[in-house]
Amino acid sequence: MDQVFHALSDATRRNMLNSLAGGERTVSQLAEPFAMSLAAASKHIKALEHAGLIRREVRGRTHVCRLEARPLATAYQWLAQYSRFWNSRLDVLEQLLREERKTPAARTTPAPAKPESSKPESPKPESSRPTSSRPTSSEGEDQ
Amino acid sequence: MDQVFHALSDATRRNMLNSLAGGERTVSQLAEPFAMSLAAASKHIKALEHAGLIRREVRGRTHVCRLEARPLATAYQWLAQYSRFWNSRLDVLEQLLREERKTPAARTTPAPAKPESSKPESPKPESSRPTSSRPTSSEGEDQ
DNA sequence: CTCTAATTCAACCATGTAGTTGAATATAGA
DNA sequence: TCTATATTCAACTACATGGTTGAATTAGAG
Repeated sequence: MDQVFHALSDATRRNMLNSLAGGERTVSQLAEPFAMSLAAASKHIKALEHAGLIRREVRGRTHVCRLEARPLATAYQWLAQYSRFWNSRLDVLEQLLREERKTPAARTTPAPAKPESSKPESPKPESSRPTSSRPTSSEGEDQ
Repeated sequence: MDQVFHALSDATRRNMLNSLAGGERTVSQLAEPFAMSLAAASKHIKALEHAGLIRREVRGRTHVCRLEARPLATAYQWLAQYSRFWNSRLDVLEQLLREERKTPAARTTPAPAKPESSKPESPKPESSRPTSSRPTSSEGEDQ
């Protein structure tokens, strides 16, 4: 897990994964978009491999890499633990409730000039589905 | 994003987030489970803060930390890009198909697969629903 | 005001990371 | 066989990380 998140913490490596999502790539193909030596790219690839995120097949003199997504699923599931903190619009409300528990009185008076007046709808916190928000561009560069 | 994944790449910090999922924690409370100096724990906390994963409120002489989940959602969504590689039982089949496309003949003969387009492209975001992800225990240790 | 608790700061050390360059290895192809 | 291509290896530099210790800062409490 450490290895996986560490591998993901570098934009070069994330871009390489993006590239691999489009199919198999050789080392030089993976390295081509980046302004660095092949040796440097090779190290990045090794980091990805070490994290179990890619698999390498040596075909003659070229090394063909392919995405190995399972560790990403593990990371994804780890993050899903926290989905209740963002995937209902209740995050703010939940916060309020947490404070409420410590301060049982008050809060009954309307319009307390507080931020948000969100409707407490469908209290289904679970499901861990990615929020309807946009798929984070993912185009070309990776912010 | 670099910061977020980097913050997540350390088990100490992941455990701290786990702790924060249970509510607000002071610096010493966060540090307590770990066999390291307070100064070291403080640095970890600063890393989490720098990644935007926690918010700190100074209450008197204690610093109270709370989880800030939005960046986790971003990371989650980034990973969701790749869900198509694991969240159908088709991952293996998909794999086979990819090879099939290059080897229109029979899969029985060891054919010389040709590499495909060399331009890195981004994956299709697709549905990005978690397979059946259960919130990975979250008990005590973090594998 | 003084003592103590909560936390950071500064300096330091060992190790890891990301990059470089140049040489080594191995294979495809003329 | 000779040569060009694909890739790694080794050595080196610069800087980040994760940890230490001891002193500094700030605020609650007597």
